[in-house]
Amino acid sequence: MADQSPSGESLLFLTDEQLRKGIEAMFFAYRGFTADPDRILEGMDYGRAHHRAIHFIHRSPATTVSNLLSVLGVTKQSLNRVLRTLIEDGLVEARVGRKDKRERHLHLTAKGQELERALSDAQRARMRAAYRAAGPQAVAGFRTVLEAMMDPEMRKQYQGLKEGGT
Amino acid sequence: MADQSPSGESLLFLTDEQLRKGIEAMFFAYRGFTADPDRILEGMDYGRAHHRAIHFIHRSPATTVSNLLSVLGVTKQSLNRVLRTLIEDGLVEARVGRKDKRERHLHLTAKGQELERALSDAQRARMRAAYRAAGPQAVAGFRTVLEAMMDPEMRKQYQGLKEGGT
DNA sequence: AATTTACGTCAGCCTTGTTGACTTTCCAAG
DNA sequence: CTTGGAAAGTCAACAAGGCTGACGTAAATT
Repeated sequence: MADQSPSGESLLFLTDEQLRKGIEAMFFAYRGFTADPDRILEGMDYGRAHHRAIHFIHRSPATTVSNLLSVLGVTKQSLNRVLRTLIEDGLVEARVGRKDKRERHLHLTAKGQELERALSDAQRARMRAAYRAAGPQAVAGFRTVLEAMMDPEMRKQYQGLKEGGT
Repeated sequence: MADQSPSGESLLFLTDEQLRKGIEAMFFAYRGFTADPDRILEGMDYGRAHHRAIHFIHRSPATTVSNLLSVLGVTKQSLNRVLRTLIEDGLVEARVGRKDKRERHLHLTAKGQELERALSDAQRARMRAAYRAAGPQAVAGFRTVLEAMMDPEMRKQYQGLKEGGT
């Protein structure tokens, strides 16, 4: 599945020029990708870091600080700064673990869900437009290439979040 | 071309769940995308901002500061800080324009080309591996979706750089 | 009882972005 | 030839969000 060498000409998609185009596509697309949430967040006291925290708490409720740490790939101190303001502002709730009381299980409050909604609505709108314009086949390819581009550990995070529960 | 509504089920790729997967794929993949150059740059006095400047000077030699400014989407002051160190360190040369002497035309020195080579080799290696694993069709879809995701202005930059010369 | 784990926090630093104000150079239009 | 404005550079101050190092505390584990 990964190694069919058909003729020789179909390897043209591996030229340096094609790779460079892909690199720049990533650069410019990522700017678009973050533009809408950034616009919403500017003015509030929050930034991209808060968005990321909110996103992953939303998608994995009751996640622990450690979990979040490894998903986001930042230091405890960096995350803590963000998390503290979100908790103080009443967007996130940190519940002491029942089984292991050292752990903090993170949840979005109603207010937190509200902001999450606004942010992800904006981001999804752009994504949806792009998906629709490109079509299902292109989308499948898009996901395939991105997944292949991840570090193995990140790929585990990405896939694991699919059905991974608590 | 953009609006063929076949049955109803093929719209499943536009569900919120699919969009969320795409969003997270972008997040995790972008980390991988920047990981290798970042590793090279750490230890040197340079960062991602220097990499970006070097990349676009390499691909559009003799570009002006203004051009670079609009491609990178940062302020003059931000870019200038980066550019100054690159010039001081002899990686970039700023030639006064012949026609318009206010302009500075930017070029990589031999030393600059060397670093550019190291950085883009690393980044291309990952890209190539991902492309090869995914196959040409997936790559086409990848590029299509990314392009659709860009802001119109960025898309112009992206496409314009294809054949756009001096 | 000792150690490890999970979390929080203080302090300080770096990169890279921002705004605002100002200067120099120089093209082009009056 | 003068002047307006564009292009470029620079200084200062600030903020977000990374980082390291050191330390503290509570709870689980050994």
